[in-house]
Amino acid sequence: MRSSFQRDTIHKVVQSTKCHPTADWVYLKARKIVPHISLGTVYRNLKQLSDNGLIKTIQDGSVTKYDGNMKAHHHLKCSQCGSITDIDLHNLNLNEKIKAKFDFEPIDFEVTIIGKCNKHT
Amino acid sequence: MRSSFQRDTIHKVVQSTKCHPTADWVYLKARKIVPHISLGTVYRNLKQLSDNGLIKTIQDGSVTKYDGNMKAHHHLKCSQCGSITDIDLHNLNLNEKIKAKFDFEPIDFEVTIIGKCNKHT
DNA sequence: GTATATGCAAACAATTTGCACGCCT
DNA sequence: AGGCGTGCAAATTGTTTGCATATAC
Repeated sequence: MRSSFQRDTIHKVVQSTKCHPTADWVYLKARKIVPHISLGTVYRNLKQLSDNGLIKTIQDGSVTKYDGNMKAHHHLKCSQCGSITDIDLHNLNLNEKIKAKFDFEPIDFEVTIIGKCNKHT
Repeated sequence: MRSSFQRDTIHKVVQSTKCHPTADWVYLKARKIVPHISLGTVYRNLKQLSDNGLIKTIQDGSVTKYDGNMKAHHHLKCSQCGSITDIDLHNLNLNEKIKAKFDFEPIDFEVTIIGKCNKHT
């Protein structure tokens, strides 16, 4: 993968936040640095970056969000405020348990737990 | 929620399969029973049924799939053949663990584990 | 120099919605 | 009678793609 100013910008934008941005949010931010950047370029680069393992994608309903945190982790999504928070499920040993119980080799998890965060009793 | 022939048909179609159908698949099946049914009606009713807790939805990439199995369960998605299989994670006690570790009250899980099923070594 | 990246606009796919009419209660 | 459900087509949303030009290596 060749480098370009646009691609580097997009990568930095995604890595600069913990907020799991949408393509559109990245587009708006990137435009402040590369004013003529196009939405198509943003989508193309987000896909490229995620195909090359530099960022992650998370599916939130019908929209794709992006995540610059490359440590294995999962998400808590609050049903009240929609906030998405990173969590680490590593020590629950899910991988080994799934493999043992279901004869299925896990490669990747997309675990989203919907519930109420502590702001909502 | 009032009843109608279309709605009952859609409900039965979803319940009659283990294959996690898309709206379009349901549409094609339903049309064999209600030939003039429209895709809009299928979408409207799938949403109604899921809002009323009669069916579940699962997000598979950008498409929504439906599931008539109302027992709490999760999914294994094979990265090779795309098949989605039901699994029961109940005895892993995830709920209690999440609550204890993250001060977050789980309401619902959307757990999809991507990996290789036993057909692909 | 050649392959890859870009901007733009048009195309797409999945889903939703407005409207006039029909059916349940 | 009044509200909810339906069929149809048009609209919306998120995302992808074709093409001519520009840039990286």
